[in-house]
Amino acid sequence: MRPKDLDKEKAIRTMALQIIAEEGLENLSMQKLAKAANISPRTIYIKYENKEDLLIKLFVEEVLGAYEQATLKDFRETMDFETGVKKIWLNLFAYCKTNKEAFVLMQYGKSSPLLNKAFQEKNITEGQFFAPIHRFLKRHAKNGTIKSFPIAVHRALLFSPILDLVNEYFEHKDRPRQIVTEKVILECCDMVIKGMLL
Amino acid sequence: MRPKDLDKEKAIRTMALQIIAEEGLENLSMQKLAKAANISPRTIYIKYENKEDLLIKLFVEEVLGAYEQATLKDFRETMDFETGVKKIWLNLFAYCKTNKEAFVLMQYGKSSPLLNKAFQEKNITEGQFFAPIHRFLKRHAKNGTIKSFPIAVHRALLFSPILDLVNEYFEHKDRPRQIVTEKVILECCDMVIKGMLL
DNA sequence: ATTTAATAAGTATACGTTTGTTTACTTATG
DNA sequence: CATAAGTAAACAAACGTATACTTATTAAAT
Repeated sequence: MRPKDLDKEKAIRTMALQIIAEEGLENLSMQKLAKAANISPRTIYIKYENKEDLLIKLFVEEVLGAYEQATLKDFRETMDFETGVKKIWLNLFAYCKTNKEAFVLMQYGKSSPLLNKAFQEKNITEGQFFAPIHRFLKRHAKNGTIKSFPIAVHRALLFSPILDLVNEYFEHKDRPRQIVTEKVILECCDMVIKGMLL
Repeated sequence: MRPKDLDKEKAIRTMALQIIAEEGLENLSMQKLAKAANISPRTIYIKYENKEDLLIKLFVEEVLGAYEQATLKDFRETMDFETGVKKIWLNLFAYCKTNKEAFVLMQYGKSSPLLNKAFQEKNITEGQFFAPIHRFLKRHAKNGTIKSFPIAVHRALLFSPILDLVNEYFEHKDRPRQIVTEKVILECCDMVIKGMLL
């Protein structure tokens, strides 16, 4: 039996992410992907059931996991509030800067109905994506370090600004001056922390 | 000469926004739109050059303007920082709550390459979308009420949390309990303001 | 006051492409 | 040589858009 060519599997994933990052999710077609990965369309269907299956697996297996791991690098849920939040912000910034494809697909996960559904399900059934951060927030709310809120509210306050800043970073990437530097990130992080501390 | 049927023009815009809000931008096709609006596909092309033209006009003329107007209702750039920010947050929440279609299309404006381009151009060439807010922020930075930053950074800190909360509001709309209430919005707004004030 | 001519609005349908996916076949390896 | 991996080509369906025709209205001509 002929063995699977792992390079081809890899090429499918790499090119799919690249096309999404460069041309948008709406401009990714199976035939375009096959051509970009230098394979026959049929080959994609050996590994993936259909386009939806490809996108969801790409999102959940390829991006969500790596994204989570990068975010939590050297993060301990026992950290004090300021240290923990700063660690997360800097991790996110460092990872996204060098992994635009992952960042872009994560952003699509919020708006695209298909990926959103996948994200919700993954989040509910496994209930452990970013679990350390959830416990970190719960503990600090209990301790009285910060005000108690549903996790989604904490997430909006803590993460939406840094993700917006990363987006701004990419929009300024090919402009003369970059306005989103690590210094700016840290100053913004300080403000968010200051606002949340009781 | 046969006069234009304004009801049909209206139906095109209404149904387009509805389809985008309910099924996503990627699921809007010209033929589906024509069927939904109960007209012939050709009729869309009387008013709009092509699909891109339709989407951009829908975004810029129909949504951006109304969205801006709603956000700035009773807002004065001479307001003190806390009053001004709270006014904007409450305006945004009230408007989005009852105009999901506009909110959804605004969100697509950030990720969809096509709409993003339109937004950038509109923002640069006209340079006046949300101009009162920009002047409001500039003044308070000059006064020393808040730290001075590029406008994009202020925007990330001030607006991304409220938009994320609105998103969360819609995700909880058909669940047993709504976690994003006006009370929560105001408490979050307080935290953001507290963080930004010097 | 009625008819008519001109014309843009509108419809039904079909065009050529591109879409996601499949069929029929070939290739490489245990 | 059995078999799954892989290819080239083609499938029906859906896409954005154009064609050929009909309809409703206005303004000029009767």
